[in-house]
Amino acid sequence: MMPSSPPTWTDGLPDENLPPPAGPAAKPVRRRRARTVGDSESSRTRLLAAAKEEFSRFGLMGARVDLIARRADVNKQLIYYHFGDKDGLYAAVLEEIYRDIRLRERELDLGALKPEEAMRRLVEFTFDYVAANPAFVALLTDENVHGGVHLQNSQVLADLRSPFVGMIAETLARGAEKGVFRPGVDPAQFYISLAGMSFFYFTNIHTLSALFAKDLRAPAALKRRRTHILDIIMASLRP
Amino acid sequence: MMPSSPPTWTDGLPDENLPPPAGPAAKPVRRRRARTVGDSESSRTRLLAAAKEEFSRFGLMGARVDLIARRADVNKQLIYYHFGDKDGLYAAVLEEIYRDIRLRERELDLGALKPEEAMRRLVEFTFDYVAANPAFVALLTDENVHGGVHLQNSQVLADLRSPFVGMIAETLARGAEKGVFRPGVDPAQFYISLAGMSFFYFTNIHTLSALFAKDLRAPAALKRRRTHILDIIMASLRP
Amino acid sequence: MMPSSPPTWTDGLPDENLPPPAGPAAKPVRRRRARTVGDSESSRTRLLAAAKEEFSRFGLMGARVDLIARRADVNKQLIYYHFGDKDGLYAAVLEEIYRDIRLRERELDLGALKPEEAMRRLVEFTFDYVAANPAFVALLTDENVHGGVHLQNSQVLADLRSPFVGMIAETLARGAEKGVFRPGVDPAQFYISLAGMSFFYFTNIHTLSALFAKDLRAPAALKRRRTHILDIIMASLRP
Amino acid sequence: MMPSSPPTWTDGLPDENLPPPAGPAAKPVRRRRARTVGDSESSRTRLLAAAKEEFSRFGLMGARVDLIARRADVNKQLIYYHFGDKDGLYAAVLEEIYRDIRLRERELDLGALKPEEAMRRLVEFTFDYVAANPAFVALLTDENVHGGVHLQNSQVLADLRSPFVGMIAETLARGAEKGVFRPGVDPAQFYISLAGMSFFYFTNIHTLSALFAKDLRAPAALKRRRTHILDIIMASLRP
DNA sequence: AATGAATGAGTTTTCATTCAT
DNA sequence: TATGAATGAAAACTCATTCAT
Repeated sequence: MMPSSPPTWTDGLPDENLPPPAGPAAKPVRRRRARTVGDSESSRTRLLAAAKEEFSRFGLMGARVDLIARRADVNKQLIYYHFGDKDGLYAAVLEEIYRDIRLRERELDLGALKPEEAMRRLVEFTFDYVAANPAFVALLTDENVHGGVHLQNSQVLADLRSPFVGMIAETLARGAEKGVFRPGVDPAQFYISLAGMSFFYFTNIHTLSALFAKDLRAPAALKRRRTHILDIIMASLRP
Repeated sequence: MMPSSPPTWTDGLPDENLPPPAGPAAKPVRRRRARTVGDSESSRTRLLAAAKEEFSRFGLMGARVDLIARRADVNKQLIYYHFGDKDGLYAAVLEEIYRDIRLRERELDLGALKPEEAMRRLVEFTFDYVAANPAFVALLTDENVHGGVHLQNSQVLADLRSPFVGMIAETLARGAEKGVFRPGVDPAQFYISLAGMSFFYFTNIHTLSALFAKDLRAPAALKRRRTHILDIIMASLRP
Repeated sequence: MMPSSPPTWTDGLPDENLPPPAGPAAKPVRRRRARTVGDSESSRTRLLAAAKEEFSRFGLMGARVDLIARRADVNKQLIYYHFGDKDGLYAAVLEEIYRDIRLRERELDLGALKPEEAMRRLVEFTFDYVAANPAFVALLTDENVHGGVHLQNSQVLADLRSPFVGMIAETLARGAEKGVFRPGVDPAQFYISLAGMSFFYFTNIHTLSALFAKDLRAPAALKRRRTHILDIIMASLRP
Repeated sequence: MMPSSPPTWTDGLPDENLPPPAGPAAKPVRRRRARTVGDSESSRTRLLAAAKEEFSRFGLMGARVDLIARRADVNKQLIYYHFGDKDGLYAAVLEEIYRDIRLRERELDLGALKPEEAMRRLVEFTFDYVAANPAFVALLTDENVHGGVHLQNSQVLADLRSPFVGMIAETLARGAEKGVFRPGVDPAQFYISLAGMSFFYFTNIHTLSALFAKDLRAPAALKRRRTHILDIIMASLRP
């Protein structure tokens, strides 16, 4: 799994710790082959991680196959061996991303909570996941730029009908029944609003930072945003 | 609507009715599609329009200088003449869309309206503008992918501090004072939420459509979204 | 007729029912198409058959080692194990087809026939063999494109001096002696003409079909060609 | 294991006067730019000539875009500018080849000749053209390997219905009428036979040379072949 | 005899940009 | 202001071949 660090907009430094280019200049030492052979699965995995990083930073078009391979420290052609082409790799990354969030969603255990508590957890989960996984946000946005074609052909789409909206629906229903939430809120629309309030903050953080002349990536700003979303969501649900 | 010529390597354009390629057509007569009459618009203007379309569809990296020129039906070199380079053109497009939305925002005349009415108009304006200007949404998002650098270097940044947040602030204050809105709502955060609920719907329309197995671009879906946003915003502001 | 799997990067094969790619299928189970029963044939044999097909279709340069292995349903590396390299495989295929035609030629039993009958049989054999073995024609032509080097280095060259020209010579001589054929026909030249009239029809069948706006592969067209060759050959031999 | 070099019959010199490779080794002198600028047409023409040479030697698959550009002494990318891609260039070469032979065919002035003379001229023309234009033969054969697709999409196909078969038909008819040729000879089949006898000699010259253990490219051998064809054709037409 | 993974050296193609007029 | 031709650098992708087991 990609560690903590991989900010999208955290800025386009050339890059940190990539191995030196393969070009004819870098001939000498045979560094590499440190990895024990028969590393098959590991190559694939490392490739996916590297691709996730590069694609989330630069998008499908902007990412470079060469750099992905270098970052994964594997031969470039292995990408074609394992994934067919750049788009295949991109699709694989998207699938993995989706698999991860679906996993996390399932861990949410709302059944035992009161509606208000459950809703709070849903909101927090959404914001926190988005905040912690800039690659997720970036990739999803980029995939939409490309018309969502990579996910359409993916069998992950089957799993796609995430439990999340279901959880929202149930929570809204329980709250309405119990009289703590106003009734008639459409769960799907509510989901889009919820996600939108978090996503937009991060996808547009640069122009928003400029607009408000402050760094929205600062911890204090993040905390403030989180509180606001919670606030507005709960307020909107009052009976 | 590809013209006469037999299917050649110029096929597969991602678009509708673009003029023939700039490279020498296989051989025949150099029939350039007669620019439709009454098109006194300068090639600069046409370039901007074409660039707006292409950049909004494919992003800065994905858009092709060639296609932009073709769409504008001008020589590719003119892009360099007028805008220096691809990034210059991109920046020019961004400035233009900003100029446009600022213009529209100024036309909002909220002073005479009751707070509730004013707020309703703000919400509707946001959604409607975004819905009517997909290029605006796409470009703004894409610019953020690139760290917002094109706007930073732009002199439009001066205008950037849009009146919109001010209008929101004022409306919220008037409403709170009058007792029709709950107090303590941060206008900046509120703006982000408002915009996010509209933006996210459009930037992520493909994956959302897949998620809900529904075409969210359908007029009925749009109407529904608009209503929902209005609904949730107003509900959240109740005292 | 690609198998189950969804359309991926493995599509677009130039052929019918090839087994799935050698690279790791996107992910699922490694179902290798069960080799049809009764296939005690060694993988070497299957490789030769597959290579013959691919080389005859695409030529030495155009054929792909990968596809050959796939068609033979064996691991690509086996090609190198058995034949050294691509050229070695190509040479082996050439030897095999030569072996085959030499075999058939020897089965022609012309001794007992009258010269006219013998000649008729020679002509028919040539056309029929060529018609029935498109790979033979294609491979021979392709080998000539490459300067005939693979056959030169082959030990089959020893057998090369086929009995066929001898048969022609003898038949012409017998006919001339008997007064049914005009004398002075050079057997070697005659052989080339005979073969040429059949070969050319098949090697150039596409452009010829276009030229005559007719599908020359149709059974009726084939029959017609066969008759014509017989006709013209016999006519040319009249005393 | 590719031997020396794969010449058709033109013979396998590595190559004559190609400019040195563009690789980083060859940096220094800026030789070139000797050509006056605005050489547009000349570039295209030179590209076609170079392509004709390379494609005829190595076929569509075997020819290298790089070498073609180098031989033409133009920037490689100009190929893409002018012809779209490798296939486009190949198609253009084919068209030119066809244009040439059509031109020559039209120059044949058979009207004034007696049928026997006219037929003789047709036969000689065919052999001589094929003998003098190895590239024509090679390209036509190679195009057939690829299914004739490049010519199918070409508008030259319109001109394709060459006058040649018509000339044959007319000559045969005149001869039959006059009683010097036997009647009932199908012109189309006759054309194929005629061409086949010349083509096959050249396309298969290597294996044939091996078969007969003599160099069929030797002038004497060519002359002999020419005479034989004339001989057999005329003999076959006797009433 | 057989396999899946891996690789280096090409090869076509793309693309922003510049030239010369 | 406008154009057609040309270009260098880099990009994705191909392909025969080898590795390690």
